[in-house]
Amino acid sequence: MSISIIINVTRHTESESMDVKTITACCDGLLAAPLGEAAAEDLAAAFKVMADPVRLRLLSIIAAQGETCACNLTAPLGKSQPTISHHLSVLTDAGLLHREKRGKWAWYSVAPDRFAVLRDALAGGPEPVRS
Amino acid sequence: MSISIIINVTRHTESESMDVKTITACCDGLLAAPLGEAAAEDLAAAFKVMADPVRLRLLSIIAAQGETCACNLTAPLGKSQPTISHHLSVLTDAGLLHREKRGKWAWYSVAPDRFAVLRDALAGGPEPVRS
DNA sequence: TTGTCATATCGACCTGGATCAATGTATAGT
DNA sequence: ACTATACATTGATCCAGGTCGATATGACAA
Repeated sequence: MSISIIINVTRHTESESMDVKTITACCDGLLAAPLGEAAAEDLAAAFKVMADPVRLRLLSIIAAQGETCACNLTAPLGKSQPTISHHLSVLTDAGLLHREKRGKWAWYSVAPDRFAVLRDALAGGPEPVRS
Repeated sequence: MSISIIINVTRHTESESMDVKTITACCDGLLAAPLGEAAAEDLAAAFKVMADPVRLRLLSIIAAQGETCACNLTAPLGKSQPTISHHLSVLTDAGLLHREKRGKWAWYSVAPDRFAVLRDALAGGPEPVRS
């Protein structure tokens, strides 16, 4: 449990308006140093992706089942097909899911390394247990 | 960097409508097992607290400075006093900040252990690097 | 008490985004 | 060609919540 990963810490460079809103590292931990305005908005956008129960359930279901067809995701959440499709797009754009289209089906799988960026942001800063 | 903490994993019990929306653990990691509807909403609410650039900057500033007077937080963020007060209340209600009123001033400090709950949610699940 | 300062709360406005019906775009089968 | 299926996109509605001015509360000073 609680294994650290930390890959692809892309420290968002000059990339103007990065087209897709992929989640990237923005800082050395939320609690380590004051965030600038831009860094704060990047991080907030990343958390915003996680701040929806439907998206969290989609992630958890796909993670548990491995590569999953979108056709198996509409029913269990009790939402319409466009709504599920929308959330899957948000997660894919953020880099948290990988989409592969095969025939008329779309297969989704989780891209676990992206979560490290968020975990990193929550880490660092003053250690609470100073022995 | 990246120190794990994991205290107070209060696995939300039967507590009916827990009055304050304190962030509590809801599950063994987002990616470990499918989330139920209630667990997903709890986790989403927790992430929602983090999904605002002003709140992130408040957290990072207070973490960097240690205990901080609210009077020093209005100016640097360029927001009105009611707005800052609102965000400080959201963070305090979530258990991420601790408020102590001394005289007419309010002193805020971060409660780092609460972040472990969010870090936990991001952890677990299928390890991406299966050596 | 009266006044001032620090902060919280109220009320209202307004934007972002979740949602769905309808439609569009592929792909596969006949 | 036509039809059906799977998924994405469009457009519209609606609500949560960020924001601020105004006001309330509470603490200290004169």
